[in-house]
Amino acid sequence: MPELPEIEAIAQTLRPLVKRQQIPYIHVLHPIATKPQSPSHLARTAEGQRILAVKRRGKYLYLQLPNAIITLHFKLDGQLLWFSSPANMLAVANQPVSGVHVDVAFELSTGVLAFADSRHFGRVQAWDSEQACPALANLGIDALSTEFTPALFAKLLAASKRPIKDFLLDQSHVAGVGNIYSCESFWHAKLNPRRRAHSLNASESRRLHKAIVSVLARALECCVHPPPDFRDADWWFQGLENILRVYDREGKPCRRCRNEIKRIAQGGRSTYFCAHCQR
DNA sequence: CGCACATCCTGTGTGC
DNA sequence: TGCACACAGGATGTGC
Repeated sequence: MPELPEIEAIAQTLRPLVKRQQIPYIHVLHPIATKPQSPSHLARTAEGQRILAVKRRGKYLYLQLPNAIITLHFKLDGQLLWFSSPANMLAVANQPVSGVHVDVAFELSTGVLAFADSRHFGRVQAWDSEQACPALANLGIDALSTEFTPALFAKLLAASKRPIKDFLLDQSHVAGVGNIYSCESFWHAKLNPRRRAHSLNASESRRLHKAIVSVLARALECCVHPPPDFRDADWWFQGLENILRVYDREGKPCRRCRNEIKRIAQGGRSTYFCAHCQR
């Protein structure tokens, strides 16, 4: 489910929990989570290695090891959980009643870090380096990085003829913005999501850049207050619905002009917008 | 190359 | 209450 702010909050919370720790053993309870890699490739690469850093780029979270990285992608439903011991993890993992679908678990000296995903869309994979991971290599500029400037954004927009919604969801231009926060950004910038990227003038592209940055920053604030509690199997970010202005409001009045919010399909995803004040 | 579409899975909410 | 159906915050591969 998460987009950039949620992943960033997870990274910040995870950092002190795992940094400098060794990984004695990795459990792959659902081999689908490493596909198309084999579970043994993940285990061979990471077991016995030390976690030097927890990093994030776009919606990817990854663990930096001395000579490799472990990427975690949460897709729609992935989440991290923390267990006090392997026995504790195995006792609740994948029991019909508990409903906790642990796909992969990293044993550490202070506890067990688990990647859980009921739908099994998420992936935990091992690579020799960032460059060796195709998904990371193809990622565009991170939306929260200082290099994501209005000037660079204008240049990227000018090079694309696609609707701005499709453009923003394509992670090879700007990385980290997903369906929800793209809709929110267009609403704040008063731009119709069907507009072609190269049709935005200088002031419109500045408006959209500012909207993206502020929407993500606001969501991140919300995601770290309070921060995630990986020990609670049912944890998830609270209060995010309250900051949304247009997402999932089909048929309801626009919070700016009271006209009805529309839902249309773009690139196979739902787009919510106000056709009256977003032009 | 750009683009539309199907696909990977399971859970939840809605309407009948 | 039971059931069918739509839909889900993502990325990738396919065919045109």
